[in-house]
Amino acid sequence: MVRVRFAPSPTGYLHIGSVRTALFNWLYARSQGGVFILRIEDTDQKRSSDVYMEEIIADLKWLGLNWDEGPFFQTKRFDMYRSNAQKLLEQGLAYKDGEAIIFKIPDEKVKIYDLVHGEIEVDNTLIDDLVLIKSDGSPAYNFACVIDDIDMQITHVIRGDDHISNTNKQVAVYNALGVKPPKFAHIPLILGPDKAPLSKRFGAVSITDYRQMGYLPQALVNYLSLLGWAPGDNKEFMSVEEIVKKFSLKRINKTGAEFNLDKLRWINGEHIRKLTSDEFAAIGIDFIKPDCDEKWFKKFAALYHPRVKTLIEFREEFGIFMSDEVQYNQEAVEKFLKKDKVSSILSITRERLEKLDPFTQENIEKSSRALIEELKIESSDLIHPLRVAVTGKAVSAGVFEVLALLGKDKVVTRLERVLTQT
RNA sequence: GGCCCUAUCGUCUAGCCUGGUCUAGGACAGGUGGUUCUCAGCCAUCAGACAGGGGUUCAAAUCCCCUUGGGGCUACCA
Repeated sequence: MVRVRFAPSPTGYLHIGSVRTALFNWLYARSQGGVFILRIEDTDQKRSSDVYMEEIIADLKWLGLNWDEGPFFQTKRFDMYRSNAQKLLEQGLAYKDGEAIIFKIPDEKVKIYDLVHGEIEVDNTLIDDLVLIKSDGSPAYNFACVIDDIDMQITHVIRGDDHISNTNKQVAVYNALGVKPPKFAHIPLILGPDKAPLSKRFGAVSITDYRQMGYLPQALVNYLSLLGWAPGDNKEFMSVEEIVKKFSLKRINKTGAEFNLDKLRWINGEHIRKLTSDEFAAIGIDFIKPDCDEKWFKKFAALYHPRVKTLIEFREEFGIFMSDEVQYNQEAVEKFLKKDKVSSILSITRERLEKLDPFTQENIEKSSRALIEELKIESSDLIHPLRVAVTGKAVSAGVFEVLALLGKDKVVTRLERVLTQT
């Protein structure tokens, strides 16, 4: 039975790098029918905080990385660390230095086997002895980690590359304790645009931030799964179930991967489009918390469902529909409104639209097309200025649909305002 | 400094283990053309990489060595 764990320290928000580690552990557990354990490594009581801990838990839940056991807290397990250290002390494998207990790492060359990197050979004569228990009685990381992994019967330790050089120390502790070490898989780090590991960067963006930026959890999971792993079949847009099905430690690669927002955005758009219109509307309501008629909102959602890539973009479009003050994009105004015949065209359009009843997409289009014929102009001569006048932007969904959804009052008011200002 | 990890398009990657099928494949981003009005989408199309040098071999992106670049560890942080 595969047993893996994710062991964050609540000394900061969950960032992309640690989430990816959690994800790979979770994927491995789920793909193997194993157990995923959550362990909170809160031994650094000065830097740990409940606020971070709660957010970590909330983020994991939001992403759908559900755990089977835990959360366990290291601060509640100090007795176990101390008694194990005491045992090593009695066996002469560790020694005291003041109040601290130090493990004597045997002078020997050791080979560790890593599922991602293969065999790694290290010379333990080169490294210092290892603190097991600090002077204040709390356990040091490399010891608490080993004791917990033994106690929780962890079979595979999947963690970041940066722990490779801890592995030989930890293996030495396993040996002293007479316990067979688990298998190790060290996964590559995620890098920022400056190629520095995200986990070490000050101000690394947290998962909560991505949530607020309008990314879907399944999109984040999908994108993150592609950093340091590939299914090998050229298929990148996948559901979480597909990823679980295809995941294998064997296909994890060794090099750090740069986090690329463009691709996340693309994959998020794909996941948004995969949603049914009801699902999308529900997510939109949850994200925007709109103060408007639900039926209307559903129509609006259906209109923008195919063309937004993040929920923030969706919310911006919503703002354009709802607000009384239209924000005019200067470039769009210059290009489409500051032209010779524009104000006369818009003025006639306004009159015609005002008389339309009912104010439906069909009627709007029919009337506009007729006007285009009448004035002997290109359809774009009317459509583009109309769009800019009403939405403030050169880009929107189909202009007739937009008008119908906005409603006659708003359309006419906005046209009038533009006409008096130019 | 010492030790360890690592190196394919701008980015994520396939291929590397088991050398020939690789004039190196896909995706994102970018360019161009097409598509009811823009955008998105879709379709077509273009551009773009085996870090460098030695070896091994009939044959190397693939195996070995060196150099260079990047990263990690070297805490009574985790």
